[in-house]
Amino acid sequence: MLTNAKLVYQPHNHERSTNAALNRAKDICTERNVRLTTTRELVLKLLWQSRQPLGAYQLQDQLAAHLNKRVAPPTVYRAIEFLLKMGLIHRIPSLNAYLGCPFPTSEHSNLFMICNQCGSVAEVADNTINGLLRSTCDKVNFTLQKQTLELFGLCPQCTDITEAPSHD
Amino acid sequence: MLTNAKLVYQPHNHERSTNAALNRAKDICTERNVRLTTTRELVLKLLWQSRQPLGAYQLQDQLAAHLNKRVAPPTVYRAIEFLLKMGLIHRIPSLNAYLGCPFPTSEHSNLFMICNQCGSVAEVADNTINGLLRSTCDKVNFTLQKQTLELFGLCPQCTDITEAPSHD
DNA sequence: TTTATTATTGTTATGTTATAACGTACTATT
DNA sequence: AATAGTACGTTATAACATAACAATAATAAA
Repeated sequence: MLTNAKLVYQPHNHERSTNAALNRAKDICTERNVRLTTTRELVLKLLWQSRQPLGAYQLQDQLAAHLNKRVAPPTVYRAIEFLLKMGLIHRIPSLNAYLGCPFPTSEHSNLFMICNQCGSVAEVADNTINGLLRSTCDKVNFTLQKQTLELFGLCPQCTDITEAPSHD
Repeated sequence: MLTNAKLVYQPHNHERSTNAALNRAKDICTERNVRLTTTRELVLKLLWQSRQPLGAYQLQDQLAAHLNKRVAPPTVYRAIEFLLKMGLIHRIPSLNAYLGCPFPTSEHSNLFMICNQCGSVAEVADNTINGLLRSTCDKVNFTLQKQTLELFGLCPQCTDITEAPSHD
């Protein structure tokens, strides 16, 4: 099982993991001969810096603030489209929001654990789950091409807070 | 494994299954002491009659046509909200669309097989999958509350058509 | 039955997310 | 420098969803 749950759910050097992700992204783009332009890189950075997924219009605001100029929606959506295509970010359909992918070059489950309380999202890739979904599809002759699995609930911290007895 | 795949993927009496679903809905609402009003019932019926999920504004158009009067978005969304709450329909987040639930009173996986070609959607409920997801959540101390699993690919028919050799 | 209460619907306006279309500027190669 | 291809700027609008308040209908209580 591949997951960034530990990282998401525990204190860590956020700037460091952000930088690591950005460097990885640069390498990937270089290797593929595509351009990680200023806008694209900044969008990716903003997504990594955030502890929750960001919507396109949140990105627009932050982008405008950083660039000190007006930024129109298509600019944001183009960067998003590029980053999605490169597998560097994910879209969470039920949130209409985007977040950095922690393992862009690995086999994916596209399985997200979304905290209803704090909004954190951890990603999991698991071959057992993938296998089971695939065999389920086989049973009904459905040809699986891609998937998005969204799990909603409470992250460990929010679980503890919620279930903790009141002080006495 | 509980699924309506057979029904979705094979020729069948669509009107009959629609009526069955509507009758079930009536029973459920009666039992719960809630009102399946004309609008609500019509929205449910329209969703069942359609072979693909419908968006809110498609429903608005069809509703207006059936009622011979202007229908505003809130009317549609209220009916949708009610039907969702009663578990009689589902929302497919990545399509922004809604569809009738084939087994409204059963334990759910909220697992949908969405055909990229013809737009059909089959639903599956499977305890093995639910169990595996739950245990995956347990591993990282995530408290699972609800889920949406969207599988994209090709339904049996579209798989056959796509993979069929060209005529010679 | 009349009144009070609640649930439902009507209506207008607006918020939010996403894309179409077309023109301009940048980048790399010749 | 000319050219081709890629990326970006700009305006407008499409598509999805909800807020707020008024009017009406159904139900329960007096």
